[in-house]
Amino acid sequence: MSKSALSPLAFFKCLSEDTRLKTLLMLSIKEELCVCDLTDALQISQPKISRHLADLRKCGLVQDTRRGKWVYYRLHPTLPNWAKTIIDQTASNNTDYISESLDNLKCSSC
Amino acid sequence: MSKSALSPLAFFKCLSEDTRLKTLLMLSIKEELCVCDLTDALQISQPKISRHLADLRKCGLVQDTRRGKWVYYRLHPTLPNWAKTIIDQTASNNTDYISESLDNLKCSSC
DNA sequence: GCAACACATACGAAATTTCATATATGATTT
DNA sequence: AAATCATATATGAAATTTCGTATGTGTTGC
Repeated sequence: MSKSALSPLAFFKCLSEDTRLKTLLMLSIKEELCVCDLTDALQISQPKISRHLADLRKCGLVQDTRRGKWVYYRLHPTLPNWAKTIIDQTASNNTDYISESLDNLKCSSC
Repeated sequence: MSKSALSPLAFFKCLSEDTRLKTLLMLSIKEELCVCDLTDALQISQPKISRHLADLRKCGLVQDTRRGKWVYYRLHPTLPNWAKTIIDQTASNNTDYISESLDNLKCSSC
């Protein structure tokens, strides 16, 4: 059974919205973040980040893991290389775009 | 006077629509295409491609040059390296996505 | 069990994007 | 200069996306 391949169009649609893009770029740097980390970092409501995380999950860009009450997200380990590379390159070449969000992170685990 | 830098969000919004994405990927391979090449390749109306080309121009992703009756488009020579790299990598890793459009190209100049 | 916490989803309204159609502009040919 | 060709833009309607608010689900601790 083959998983449906990630289309470049679907991929870029995920990157075309501020919350989703910042989330992916932060995950490229931080490995793993829970939902409450993201509400802090991005200063947005919990339903808002949850809906965008659902979009990213449906496209296969992120993986979620529940540990106790918390759900942790990371870039999906089976992301195609070209997609992973794009996220990493964008993060390292646009540090200004996410620096404020990273500053807002107060989690000790990351 | 500094040109306004290309924000990653504006960049990915340009890549998040089928016509614009295919246009950019083809330009990564073909160097230069005129508007009528693109209507042939993508099988779409002239106003439709023109509107999307206007979007790409406004974001600074493409450069237009008039030669006689025709207007030729290419990736903008001053595109940031990270952006140029992303377009190239996407094109070379998703040949299926644009192969049909490339087949439709009947211009001898490209 | 029940209250509290972390997160997900449903719903309708508002904002944004896209498109078809009509029209305008700029260059060439006769 | 009038007709034609290639391309651009305007306009309003339709489709899609986003968001706030309310509510549902799963987990922990008492």
